[in-house]
Amino acid sequence: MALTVPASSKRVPQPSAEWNGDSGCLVHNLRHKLRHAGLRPTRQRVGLGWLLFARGDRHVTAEMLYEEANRSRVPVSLATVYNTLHQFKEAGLLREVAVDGSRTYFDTNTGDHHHFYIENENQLRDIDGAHIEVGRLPDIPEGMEVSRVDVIVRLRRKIRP
Amino acid sequence: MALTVPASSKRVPQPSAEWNGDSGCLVHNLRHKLRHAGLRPTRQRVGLGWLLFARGDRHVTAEMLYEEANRSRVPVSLATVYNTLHQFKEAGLLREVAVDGSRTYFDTNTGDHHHFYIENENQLRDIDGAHIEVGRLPDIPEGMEVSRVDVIVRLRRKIRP
DNA sequence: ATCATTGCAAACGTTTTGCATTACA
DNA sequence: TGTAATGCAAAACGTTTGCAATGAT
Repeated sequence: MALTVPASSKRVPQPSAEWNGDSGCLVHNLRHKLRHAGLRPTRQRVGLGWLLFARGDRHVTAEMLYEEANRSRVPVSLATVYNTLHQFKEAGLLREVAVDGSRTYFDTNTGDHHHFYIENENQLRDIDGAHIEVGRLPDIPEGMEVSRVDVIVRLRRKIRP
Repeated sequence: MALTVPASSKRVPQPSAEWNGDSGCLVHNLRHKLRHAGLRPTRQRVGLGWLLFARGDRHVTAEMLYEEANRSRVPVSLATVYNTLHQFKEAGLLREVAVDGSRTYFDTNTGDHHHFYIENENQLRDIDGAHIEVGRLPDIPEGMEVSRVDVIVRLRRKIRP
């Protein structure tokens, strides 16, 4: 801690205008959700949850969230960002999306939906589950069951618009 | 070179029974394909191509192919395996498949098809394009065009068979 | 006070790169 | 022979881990 926050004496409650950990119902819900998932609502988890869930559906990588946290004066280490993203995923608050072998994206939308992936821009966009339809599935191998069906519509910019 | 092959004097043509670079029509086709793609049919590229294309559809990672090459007495470095896989991909001989954030898979099947992905076993299996059907696509964003649609059916082993 | 959580730095596995050596055409 | 391709080792990259310090309950 004390990354960008001035080190102070002892137990000084956050006076910051950025996020005080207890101002809105979103934060209340989040703290509740975290407790329910067996996760202590610590400063870092609430801070990251606030960044993730307060502004609609998002697709973030660990690095992106880490930088955003730094900008937003949410003191957190990169290792904790990774840990937290995975804990949130286990808790069902996030979905992991694999579109590109190099980075891992996390999606705050955990509902029924799929993805556009803009190639060369590394950008993800949601496709509502109702706007796409996977007809006929193939036979599932013996002893297996479907965990999930992911559809990724890869897009590229048209050569001449 | 000379990784597992005994170092010899000069310009000894391969006496090996494993792959002599000019024995079958598959190799002929491959050499032709490579030339057509602007890739010199070097020993390593032909050797790797032979491993990749001579035994039906395959899903390999760089590491897997590297180890297989070593076992098959195709002397090649890991860096060259990576380079070659990407060159083959550019040439349209392979397709890159992103299912898991950590490793990159390459698929020798470049036709119309999708994939089963067996979670926890890191195993890929083809689904023929005719056995799956993506009905209704969503509206494509302005100025964009579809490069490809990937469907990944994630499977897990049933709890009780 | 206790124990989960955090931060740091170092380890990790995969992939890429720089450059001298090799080999195809 | 000239130039592309290769091998090696080292760097880069995203991610995970071990352990001492911290903080929530």
